[in-house]
Amino acid sequence: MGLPKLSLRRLLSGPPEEAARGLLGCTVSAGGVTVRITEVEAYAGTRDAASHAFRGRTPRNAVMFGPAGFAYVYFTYGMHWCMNVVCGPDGEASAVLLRAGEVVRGLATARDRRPAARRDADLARGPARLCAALGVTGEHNGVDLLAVGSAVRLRRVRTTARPQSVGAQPEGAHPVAEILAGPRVGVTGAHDVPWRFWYADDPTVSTYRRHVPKA
DNA sequence: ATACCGATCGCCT
DNA sequence: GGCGATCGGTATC
Repeated sequence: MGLPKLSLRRLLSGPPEEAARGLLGCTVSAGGVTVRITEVEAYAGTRDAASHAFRGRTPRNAVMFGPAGFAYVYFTYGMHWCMNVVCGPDGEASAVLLRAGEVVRGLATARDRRPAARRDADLARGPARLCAALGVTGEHNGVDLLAVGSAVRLRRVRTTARPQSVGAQPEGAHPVAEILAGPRVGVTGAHDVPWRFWYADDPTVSTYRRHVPKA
């Protein structure tokens, strides 16, 4: 277990796929709810056709071009909010989409915000559901996720060196879980790029849907 | 026109 | 219970 050798800000400032792997197991807290991240996707800024930043800077994607550790929150399909963690060096618009997580605190609040969820594992299973469970909306776009006192906070969590019995876990720690990688959800091209990362055998990981262009 | 999606419903095991 | 189709609001370029 032990503390991270690298600060979270430093980790996030690196390549998006490394930042993405490092974000698994971290927690995001907002609105009285904490979620342990179990699934993410990396987006490589202006050189990635699937990225919102692919066609350059616009008012919507502006925070992606800033330093790592800030929240890029966007509205889609006329009703959903989704949240990315900006990564890479300042000026490079890469980001990691938070696709799913496990609610580890504020269960009652998360259930209130997500009345359609039939199981607790569904509360934050999917990028828009995760934001709904946390109460994250456009007003949180651009917040510093690593600053004390931010409305949305990202934290690293201690991990044990290897799986042990649940009773032996230090409080708040999780065993190191196996990470799998595959193509991103809803992304047309780049199926050769395995930039979706998730914990194996985790019930809170969202179901894969391949992009379906309309006929 | 299309989008880094979710809820629901139909059909299938 | 799992999988595929369908519709739902609107910002964006």
